[in-house]
Amino acid sequence: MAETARGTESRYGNRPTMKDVAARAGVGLKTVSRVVNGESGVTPDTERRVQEAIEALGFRRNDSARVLRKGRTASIGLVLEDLADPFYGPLSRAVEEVARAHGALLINGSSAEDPDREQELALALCARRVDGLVVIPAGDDHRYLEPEIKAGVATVFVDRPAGRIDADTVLSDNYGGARDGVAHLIAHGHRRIGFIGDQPRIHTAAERLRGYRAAMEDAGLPVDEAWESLGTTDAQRVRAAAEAMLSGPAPVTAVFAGNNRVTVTVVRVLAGLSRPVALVGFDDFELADLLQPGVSVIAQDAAALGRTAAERLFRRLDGGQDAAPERIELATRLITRGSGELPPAE
Amino acid sequence: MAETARGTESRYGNRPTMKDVAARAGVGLKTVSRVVNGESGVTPDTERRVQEAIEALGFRRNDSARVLRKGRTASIGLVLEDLADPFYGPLSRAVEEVARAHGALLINGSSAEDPDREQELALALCARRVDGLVVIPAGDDHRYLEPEIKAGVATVFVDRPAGRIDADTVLSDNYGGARDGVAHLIAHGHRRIGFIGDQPRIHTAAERLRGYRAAMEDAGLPVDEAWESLGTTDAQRVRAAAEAMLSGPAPVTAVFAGNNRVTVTVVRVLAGLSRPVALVGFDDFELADLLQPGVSVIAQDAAALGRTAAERLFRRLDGGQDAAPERIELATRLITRGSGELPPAE
DNA sequence: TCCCGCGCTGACAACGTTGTCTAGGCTCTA
DNA sequence: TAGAGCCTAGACAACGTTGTCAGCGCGGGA
Repeated sequence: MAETARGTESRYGNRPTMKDVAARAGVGLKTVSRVVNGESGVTPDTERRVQEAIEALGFRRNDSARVLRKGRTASIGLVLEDLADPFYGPLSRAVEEVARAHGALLINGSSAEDPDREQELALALCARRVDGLVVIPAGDDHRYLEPEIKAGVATVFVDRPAGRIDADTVLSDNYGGARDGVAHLIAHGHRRIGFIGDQPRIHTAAERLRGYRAAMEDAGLPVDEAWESLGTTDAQRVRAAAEAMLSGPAPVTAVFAGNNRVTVTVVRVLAGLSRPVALVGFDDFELADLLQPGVSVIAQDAAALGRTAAERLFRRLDGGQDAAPERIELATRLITRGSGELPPAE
Repeated sequence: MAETARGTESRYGNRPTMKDVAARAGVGLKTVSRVVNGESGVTPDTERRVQEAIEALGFRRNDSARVLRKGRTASIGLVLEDLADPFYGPLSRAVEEVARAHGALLINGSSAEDPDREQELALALCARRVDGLVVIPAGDDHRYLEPEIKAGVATVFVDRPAGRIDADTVLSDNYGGARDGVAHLIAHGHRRIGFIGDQPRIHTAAERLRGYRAAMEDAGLPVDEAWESLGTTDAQRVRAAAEAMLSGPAPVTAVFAGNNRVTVTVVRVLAGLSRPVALVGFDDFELADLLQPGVSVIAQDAAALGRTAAERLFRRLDGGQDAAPERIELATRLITRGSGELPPAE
């Protein structure tokens, strides 16, 4: 009843299937399947009839059903922290390009730095039966992924290592990069250097702090507790942290910023100061060269991280399921633009 | 034969199914389904047995099969130009957030500004039977999506309108924004103003050019053909275009930049000049306030674009399939930071 | 002429899940 | 205590596709 006036061939959610195409073309179901998939063994005449029926009905193969039958989904999942973060854009794009080259689609989601949300997202992707997973961890316990990995979901962790499981990992040399950056400041005469970073539970933040301390220790410099500030990277906290270490009787003369969000806020704080303060930031960012002075940075290649991880993933999918987990570390590089070369202003 | 030494319960790609769980728990298939979906009508004792079997086997529901049976995939597709572009990051994230609020996942892909790739991507998403599609068009003919839309794929176009079909669209006021920006320059005394924009086949570029011309005409100013330059937004071309209009006997004294990529390159060119040249750019970008002078911009709210589009999409999915296509236009706003307020230097 | 083989085609089962329907055991009431 | 009704549970079909296999018609070799 309540038949609406819609055409009979295009009721919402009632798409034509191969069965419909077969009926219209007067052929068998399997023949349609063969035509759709470009398989051989179909007479040109039959093929033409099927093609016409496909056109006429607006048929499009249902890949959900195909996936169910074939077992592989030709899609991979990406769990990252925040798609809107300029660091993850290129990374995500690089993963997408590799996926595309392998004929796979990319499904992604943001964890918003929340371990529960990361887990929820990763497992939802597994339920969709993605062939593989690229994860930028928010949490530090990934045992929940063990059954999935065992079941064949190729999984690669990027930017931060997996927690409590052994898995493929692609990282930047956070420790070495930070050490180099701080050493650079020391080489320009600084003795009192501040470090402002992300929350210590985040691996990259911890590693960069370790690099900072190593550089200080290598130079035989003491580290005042007041010079180290780790926490969220929202502007308010970073601003307060910067202002604190830049005031008092023995303020820092240089700052090492733990990531691009921190750097940007620190630049703003320094812009309001009358005396010059040296700065090196972890992560490069657009326009860093146009600021005055240009901001010296430890650059990591986000696209390379993504590309390397995705390639590793597909290598595993293309027959290397049994390879031992690998840990790949990419080098960082110091880019000097002026801010890191300022001498200490006493 | 060739039985490998893997455990029997975890052969690759041989995940446990509800049938396995049912067998292990000694219950029927449907009972497992009920437990997994939290349906009522299962004794606590039975439920416990099923849960134990699920845990023991590491079972996870296969959403592919579920989708096939239920008809809805709880996922939407996003086709954009480039995930790595800082303008699309927040847009993408906003779409994701709305999708998440509706329990849907986001599948996305970049068209790289190639119409063929856009089509390929959009149709691949339709084959996956996404419930809806958010498209940032690269091409100007979207008739290929007509059968899909008719079949119930809720589709919303963002940032640029659909070509040759009638569909929901969410746009910024590109024409008005550009007109305001150029009028701002005129109000500060400029007479010779250059426009550098994206390729004219891209709707936003054409609209912004139209706004530029309107502002000039409103002020009774002539437009020299040499002041208008449209084309790709790679640094090389933009640099050449800027240098051309800034030289010669009657160089422009101000530039209106058609999007954020153009603006950045123009800023670099102007930084190498001795005389001040006024600049207003379309699109806000990070650190625009920290440059010297700060860059005045026409800001559009990328997140609002994405959010509005996604909300429109879900409203359509939640019962409004038959609503007439709507065109929503979001206002832009002028942010003055200095570069747009420079007087003409003759 | 007969038989074999090959090229094309379609019937059928299976992928893993959910909706429908029915069976069986229990409680409650008259 | 019998019958009605409810609650739990399972059998079965269906979603749309692909892999397997068997059948049919035709040509060529013995």
